[in-house]
Amino acid sequence: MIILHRDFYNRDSLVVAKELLGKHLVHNIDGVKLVGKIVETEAYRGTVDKAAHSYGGRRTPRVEVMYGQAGYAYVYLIYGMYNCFNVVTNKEGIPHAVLIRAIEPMGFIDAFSQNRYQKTYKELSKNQIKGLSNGPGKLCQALLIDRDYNGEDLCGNRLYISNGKENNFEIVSAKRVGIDYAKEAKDFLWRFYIKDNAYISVK
DNA sequence: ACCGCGATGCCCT
DNA sequence: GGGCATCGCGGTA
Repeated sequence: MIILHRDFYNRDSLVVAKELLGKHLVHNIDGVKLVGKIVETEAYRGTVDKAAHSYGGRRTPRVEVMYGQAGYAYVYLIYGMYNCFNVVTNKEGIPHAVLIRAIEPMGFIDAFSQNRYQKTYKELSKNQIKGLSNGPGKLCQALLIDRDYNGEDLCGNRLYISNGKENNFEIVSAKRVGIDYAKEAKDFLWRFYIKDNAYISVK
């Protein structure tokens, strides 16, 4: 198991978003490792991207971490109740990020289940299993990621991403989700997912 | 299957 | 004060 190093993140978010597919997102809570395979991502490309929080060079306390070094977490609250987890990419000063939109549970699936539904995995309905981590807010709930992790170094040992096992999957490119306000940028195919995976948020 | 809507709090080109 | 990189529910079909 190899933890991704800073050079991996220090590239354009379009490249990183595609290469993150199949990798393992790990939250290490005092030795208990919650693990999910990354199956869906979105690239946000900074000052020129009308859908990005950093569009037009917007630089507020919330988005500040995106202007720093690559390989840190950008976590923000959406709709007053959900968190979204992003990876900061590209060089310092270039505020790119990749939103992790869906993961497939890999380790401690009962913890996923408890965190999402306060039930054991065995007690879940089919729909609940499907809903464990197939969305950006859901996966943060499942992995216990909240805004306390904003600015967390992903090259550390609490929250990190490691190489997956398989690379023989087909990648689908699609429009990003929930950005209708972004004019022409809403049609860019900057969302990527593993074809036929059961945990994709939207097809 | 899709469609509408309310929840809820932080952010603020 | 308006809007949001979302989710779950209840309605109609």
